[in-house]
Amino acid sequence: MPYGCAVTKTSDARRLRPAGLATRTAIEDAARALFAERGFDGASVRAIAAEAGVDPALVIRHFGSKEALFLRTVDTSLGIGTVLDGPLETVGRRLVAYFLDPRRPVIRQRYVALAQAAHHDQVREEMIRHTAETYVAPLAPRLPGPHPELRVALAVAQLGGLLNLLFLQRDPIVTAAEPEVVIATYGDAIQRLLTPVPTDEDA
Amino acid sequence: MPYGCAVTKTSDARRLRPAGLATRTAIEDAARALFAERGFDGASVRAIAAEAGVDPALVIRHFGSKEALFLRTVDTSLGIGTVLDGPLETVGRRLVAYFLDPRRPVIRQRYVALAQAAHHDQVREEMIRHTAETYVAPLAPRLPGPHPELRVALAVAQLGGLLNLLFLQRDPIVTAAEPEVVIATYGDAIQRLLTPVPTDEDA
DNA sequence: CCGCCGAGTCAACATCGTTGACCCATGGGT
DNA sequence: ACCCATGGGTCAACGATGTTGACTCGGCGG
Repeated sequence: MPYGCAVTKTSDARRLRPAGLATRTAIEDAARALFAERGFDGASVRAIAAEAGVDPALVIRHFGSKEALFLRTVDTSLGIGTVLDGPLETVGRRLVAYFLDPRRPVIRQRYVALAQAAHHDQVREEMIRHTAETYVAPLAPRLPGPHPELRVALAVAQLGGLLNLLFLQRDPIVTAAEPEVVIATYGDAIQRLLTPVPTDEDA
Repeated sequence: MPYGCAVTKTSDARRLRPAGLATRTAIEDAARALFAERGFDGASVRAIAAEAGVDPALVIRHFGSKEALFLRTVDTSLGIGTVLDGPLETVGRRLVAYFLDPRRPVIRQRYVALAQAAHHDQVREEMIRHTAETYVAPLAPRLPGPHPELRVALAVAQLGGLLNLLFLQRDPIVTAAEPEVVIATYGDAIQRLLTPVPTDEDA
């Protein structure tokens, strides 16, 4: 059988849903799995196609490019979800604790994949958009003091720095440290960016 | 002239120095220029070789790999130099001010190239080594309080987060902000990680 | 019954980092 | 004087990458 729609001819999924959706989701599932497992660069289009049992060209045909497939597949939010909803005074520690939680190994995978893909323009723009939507928009209006948007952006930068050192660089000092100390120290540093404590200098 | 050592046969540089050193430095110069201009991924071995007027295979033959060439070529220190030498109480602001200085566009280029190359193992290890040597070693012994090494590592993480948002992500909020505000806000946040000010909680 | 269209496949392209075979000039040993 | 080992250098090729164009089916509306 050199051509044509191979084996899944009588598949029920093909009959019920609009044609091609089954393979589309198969590609998406394979992409999600391989991007998480091997990162953006490590997961080749050909490997994703093979995992989905599909021709590599079809992947591009459906999604336009590897970058677009990545954007449609990987959740850039890192599942922050409801962490920001609690009291403003402890959000710094809560954020660090969330990312340090060993029960969430997926976060590490997603961040590595995201960082590898970050120098593609569309991914970069999506990250900026995501930062604005997920962090700045809900947090900035609640902040006291001047330059609230800037301070949220800087807090996000600081958070990203920790993830960078922890997940990409895998710095031995931070990795070996007790999580509670990191949460307290770094969380408070972020916290002071959001709700600064008055010092003598401010008088 | 299909083979042999082409045109530079009578070049004095070839005669004076050990053979091959002239082309070696030519490759290094081309690599420095192209890595800075186009980043690690953007600068291909072939382009570097062409810029140096040399066969691509020779580049690998001399340096082993593109990664090794990068490590021997690009200064990973970002020229921190004497910034850490001044008084400990203002080192946070000084660090931020150093990286924000528009008179140092090279820093941006080097950081982008470094970040792109960071997921190669040797480069990653070099960055860890460099952090330990340039930041932790000179700074940690001067810090008061507990966990000095960890706190320096976290300060480096925080600094990296700013560079990330600024140079890679090119976040519009931070980019548009007045440098003095960023220096003061973020610099003080780093400062509090290094020389924390006592709060009520610590009583 | 015809033609169209979307799903799918195949082969190919350009580019990448890297490798092996080869060449040539030089220099030291005999 | 010869020889050959050595090392700088070139060339062609390998395998892998993302992506594209030509092609072929099956099913559907006219």
